[in-house]
Amino acid sequence: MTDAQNTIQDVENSSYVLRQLRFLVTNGDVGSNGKLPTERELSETLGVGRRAVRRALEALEAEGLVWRKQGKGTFIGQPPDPTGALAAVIAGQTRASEVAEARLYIEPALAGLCAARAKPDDVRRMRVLAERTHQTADRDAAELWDGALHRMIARTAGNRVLLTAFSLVDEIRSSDAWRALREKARSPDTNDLYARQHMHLIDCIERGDVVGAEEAMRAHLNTLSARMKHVIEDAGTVSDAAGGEDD
Amino acid sequence: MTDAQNTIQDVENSSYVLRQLRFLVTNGDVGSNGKLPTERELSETLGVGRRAVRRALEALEAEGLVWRKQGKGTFIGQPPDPTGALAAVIAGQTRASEVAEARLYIEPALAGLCAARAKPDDVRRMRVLAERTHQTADRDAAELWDGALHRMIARTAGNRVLLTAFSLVDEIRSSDAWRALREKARSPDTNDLYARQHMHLIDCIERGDVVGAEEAMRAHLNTLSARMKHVIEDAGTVSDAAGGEDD
DNA sequence: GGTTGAACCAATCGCAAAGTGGTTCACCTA
DNA sequence: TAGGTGAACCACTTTGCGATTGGTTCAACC
Repeated sequence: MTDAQNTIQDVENSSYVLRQLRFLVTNGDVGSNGKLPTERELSETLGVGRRAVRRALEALEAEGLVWRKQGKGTFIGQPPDPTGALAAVIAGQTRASEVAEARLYIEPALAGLCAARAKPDDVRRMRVLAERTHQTADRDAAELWDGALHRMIARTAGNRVLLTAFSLVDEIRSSDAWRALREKARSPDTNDLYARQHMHLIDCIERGDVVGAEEAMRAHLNTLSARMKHVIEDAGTVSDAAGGEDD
Repeated sequence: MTDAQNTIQDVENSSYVLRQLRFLVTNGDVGSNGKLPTERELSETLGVGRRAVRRALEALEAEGLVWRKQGKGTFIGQPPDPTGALAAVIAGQTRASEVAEARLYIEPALAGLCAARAKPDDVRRMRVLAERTHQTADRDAAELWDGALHRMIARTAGNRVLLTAFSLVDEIRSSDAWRALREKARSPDTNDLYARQHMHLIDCIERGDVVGAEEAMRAHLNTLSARMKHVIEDAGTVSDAAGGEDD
């Protein structure tokens, strides 16, 4: 066996491990919390050294496919957003009206920054998300796509602090009590209005119209807020008569 | 011993415990983390029942002098703000320009809401804080008073979510790296300008002028931001050429 | 020179026991 | 009879320990 052949074998060994792990990550049966087998287990299962497993995992981590933490393990995807715990604390001290109010300041700010910074590819993806929100007949799916659109706008804005504030609101609104409230506010007759508002917002973002984007987002949120308030009044007392809101 | 005398004795016993604990809380030697002795320990030390100790602690808690948590203990003052941990995480992912930018959205919003909701007593206290900020010769003290003024405006705004966003910024800005940056931006020749800006802001709040308060806060922050940017350019490269800012 | 297995280190987790505040109850006293 | 007390019980938090898991280094081997 020559040096060249040995080098080839090493290279094939490395790519074998990487391929196997990539397959596991994208298709495998991992634990309910996304946990992969330990490095030592993978080393045994794949019949390679632990160092080889580590190298492959390092590559996958660099690609953002897994995250690892010493003492804890290796998991699929990205680490959970750290705002969850704080949101749980704040939620108990927050009324629906405060969340809607905060949203009215935070999301237009993010929309404006997004208009200043979005790239053509970003805008394309926003249009796809908006389209999916309004074309699906499944209400739960519509809500997921809508949430994804708002999150994308927030991320594209490129400000970590404001994104965190947005995430905080998002986490609070994802609680069961909030979900029930939003369930009540759903109505087929507002679908067209929301679709139009979304499109107008994305148009402003595409044009780089900061002020326009802020106002479009503000108008959209005010529509949601009015709708939600209406539902609460119809249904009688719930948690907060000035509550918000959903698309 | 008559009924009247017994009632007096009970009352004196209660006030004895309350007095002792109040003294301990305000002058005592408590642990480095502000932890008081346990209820059972205090009961023994003071020679009263645990129920009496609890009643006294309940009163002190209602006065905001202590906070208590089942399983954890009883501590001086108020519970720590829950944003500290999140701020530590976010700080590492945030540039100075993002913090300054976020501040430009969050603090005017809070100033506007504060203008809508402040009571005469609130305004009086803000004036006291502003006065102290600008009359002390001690720069560190000035910074503390200034911070207290901004925090009071944020609290008076009455929105828990936005207050949390503000606290997040506050925590990030209280880190050592940020403090060093602000140290460099201090200058005696801007003291009058900042004092005027503070007074104008508080005037708007007093009048209930929401838009005026927002614009006053925005102008103030822009002055700070420009000042800080200047310092960074003079000093050459630091962490972020577009950094912010301080009073 | 690169891989490997082994050894060691630092961080995390699970668990049981201990500790701490929260609540209830029976008893005692005036 | 009302209020205080000690005891018991409950729910939550902390602590300490052993086991586990990723992070790093090193010597041996090919």
